[in-house]
Amino acid sequence: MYALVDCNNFYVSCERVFDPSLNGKPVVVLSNNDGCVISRSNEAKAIGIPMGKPAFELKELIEKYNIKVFSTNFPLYGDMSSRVMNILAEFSPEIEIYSIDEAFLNLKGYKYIELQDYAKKIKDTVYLYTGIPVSIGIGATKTLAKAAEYFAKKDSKSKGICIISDENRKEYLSRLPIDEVWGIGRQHYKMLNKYGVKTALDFVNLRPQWIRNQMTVVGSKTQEELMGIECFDLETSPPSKKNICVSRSFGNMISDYSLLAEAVSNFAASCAEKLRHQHSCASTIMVFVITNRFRKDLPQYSKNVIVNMPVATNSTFEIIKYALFILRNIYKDGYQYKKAGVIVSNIVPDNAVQTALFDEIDREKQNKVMLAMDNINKKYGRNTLKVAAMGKHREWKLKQEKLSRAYTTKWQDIINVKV
DNA sequence: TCTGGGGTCCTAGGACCC
DNA sequence: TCTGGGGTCCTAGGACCC
Repeated sequence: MYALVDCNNFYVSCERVFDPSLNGKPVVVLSNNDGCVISRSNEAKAIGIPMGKPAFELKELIEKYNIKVFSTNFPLYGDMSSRVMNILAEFSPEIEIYSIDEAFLNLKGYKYIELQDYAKKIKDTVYLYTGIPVSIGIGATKTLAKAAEYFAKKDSKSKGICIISDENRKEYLSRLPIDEVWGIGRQHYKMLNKYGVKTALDFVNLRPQWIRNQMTVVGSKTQEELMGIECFDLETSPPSKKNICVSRSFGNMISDYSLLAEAVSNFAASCAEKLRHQHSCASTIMVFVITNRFRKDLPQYSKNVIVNMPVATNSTFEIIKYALFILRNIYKDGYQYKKAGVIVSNIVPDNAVQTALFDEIDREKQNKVMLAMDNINKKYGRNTLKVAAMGKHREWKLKQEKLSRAYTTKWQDIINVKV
């Protein structure tokens, strides 16, 4: 059996841990640039605030119900996440960290009756040690665990834990809306709806060949998983990324080339860092720029260019160099840019890089410089040492007007408790 | 005024090989 | 009238996830 442990309203819960006055009140957390709602407390959901709604459209509701609003605080959420994951790892020899707020645990060998108690112990321990509430779904496959998690969250009488067994599986599937099934997205939902498929049980009862034809092998796997046949293994160590993308919308639009170049240099440097972190090199780089598509009154422009580099690299110097080369070619004067990004791909392990006959770079030396830079930045903080092209103005920075403190990752921000 | 960021997998079709 | 058989690699586009 697999358990899916999912943190409830994770970002909001992180904010509440350090500010208990938020308990019982409607709270939302916004995306970068204070753009859209990406996390809601139950009270905010009850008011009817939808996921992904732009914040400025909610101004009235926010005032009317005195909703507490936060900018996204990733250092805090990332740190709280790793605390939760460390605790979960104590409860199973095999864990897959599926996202910042979810993990699958392998619970092989437990009986149903023990599972209930064990899940409760997991839930209580995570709450006791971190203050984060979780829900737990348990099933014979990852898809069934996901389904169980839906009921753990939805049924108040489940108290945050739901186990789908062979005996009760059909009953649960008959109550699971088809669009809540893991792997069924908007398009397939529309298509299935047209054929009268409303629940997960309806889906399970479809002819396998029909599903294969309409939804490819992906749909077939989902069907089998819902029947209790395992198609997706636990991924205990995350595979290396095949693409790495760093992109941001700007707080204010940028028309000045030098500012845009600074931003792109920072994104490129971040890509290089991520490559080194997973011990990879990339040989393809793409840079894109785009104006504000919502501003119909302004001239629109978007462009991306891909360059294949002669030798796969993870050097900040080289990746910035190529990124700026592309930017010079795609930048056009007279536009107000809203977003830019860098994507590296064709990723290979750093110990399996195909060298080039006419390569003029002393790669051994370059690697040592990068290693030294990473070590300094690790010890003294991010961007303590950086490439000049990255600048220091950060005028392209994000809008974050409602940012909470970095309670767990910054000495100055540690919380004071008066007893 | 204001609208997020980062990924994966699968397939069809074209280009190519013998 | 009729025109082989068996492959690989790459890419764009669509679907999905958080």
